[in-house]
Amino acid sequence: MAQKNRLQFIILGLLNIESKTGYDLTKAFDSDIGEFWTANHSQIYPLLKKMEKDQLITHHEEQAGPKLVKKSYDITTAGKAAFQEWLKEPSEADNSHDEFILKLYFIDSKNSPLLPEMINEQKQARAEKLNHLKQQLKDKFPTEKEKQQQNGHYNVLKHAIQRETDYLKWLDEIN
Amino acid sequence: MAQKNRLQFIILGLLNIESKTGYDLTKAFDSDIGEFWTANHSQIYPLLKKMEKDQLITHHEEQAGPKLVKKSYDITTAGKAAFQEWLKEPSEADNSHDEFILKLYFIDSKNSPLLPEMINEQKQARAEKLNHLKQQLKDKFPTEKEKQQQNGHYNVLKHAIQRETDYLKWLDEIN
DNA sequence: TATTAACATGTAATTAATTACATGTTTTTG
DNA sequence: CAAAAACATGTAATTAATTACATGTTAATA
Repeated sequence: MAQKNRLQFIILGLLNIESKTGYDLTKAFDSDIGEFWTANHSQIYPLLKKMEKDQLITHHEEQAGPKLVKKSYDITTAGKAAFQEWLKEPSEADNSHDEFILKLYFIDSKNSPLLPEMINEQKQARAEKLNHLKQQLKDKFPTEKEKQQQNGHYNVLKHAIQRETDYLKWLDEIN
Repeated sequence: MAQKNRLQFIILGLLNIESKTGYDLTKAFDSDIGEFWTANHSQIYPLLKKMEKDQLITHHEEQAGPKLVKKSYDITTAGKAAFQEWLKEPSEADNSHDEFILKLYFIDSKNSPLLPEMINEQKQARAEKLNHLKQQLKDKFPTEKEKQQQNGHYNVLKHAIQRETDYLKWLDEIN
């Protein structure tokens, strides 16, 4: 997909919180942000170079061990401005590329022998996802304090939980 | 995105219904399928060539005017098998790339001056989408007959409507 | 009948994203 | 202390997708 380089803004958003290495950024997509966006380190490292060339970020080096030197990236004033600009722009809702929905579209008959198995598999996958999200909510937002401090993250998690819950409800209906 | 070539299976699914030209396929993404998947003609024509080379489809030419010759594509036995195979495989749920959610994640404070405008804009966009979907449902499924004949399409539309409805509900909650 | 819109089919250039290749350091654990 | 896991940083090859370029036909309409 040749998209609107949203990854760049995610990186700016993360660096806006605090200075991070390419590895730190990569890790972020394994946890928090990974819940709703994906990125590989092989995409992140080259993009960091490009963003630095574009003067949205800079980097400084840190001696992290006897031999290891870490590159830590910092957002620039221009980067902060670009990030704020992006926040203000209208958002596009990329139609979610849901493979199950796609398949379902092509199954015209209510009596297709494929349907029960497909629906069950999907129910299980979605239920697992829902459990995982609920666990995340427990782990990351144990008290009101966290909800206040990271209200965006909280809203996003709540949204994901609602989405999965509603998806499961719909799966029950078409059964 | 270097994905799992789902477009190929959409094309197979559409050709499995009936023979179509590249233009017909392109049009399908402006209406029905466009509700949940996108593709440009510049992606479709080269893919048709590749799929023909892979013997998933063939084509025949039709004299459509004094000068115009249309290329109509047909699914092969191998194509039908590949399509059925795909239907049976487990489905992956690509985390929907929703830009609004992404932005929200980075807004930590409930009192951010950006929030009200962002939420309103999103509410309006989603409400419009919902209206459009409801109209589609009316237009394409006026009676029980259509629901029986195209149950897959019906389910997918119902799902989209539920999704937008729930999304709007959630937007009200975070307001 | 001239113009415009829709039909119809491609290619080229660029950007985005995945998978695989490649290498080295540091910390943990058995 | 040896091995494994996690940390850390890149590049290369390939695939997917968008935007722009390019050309011609047919039907509708003014």
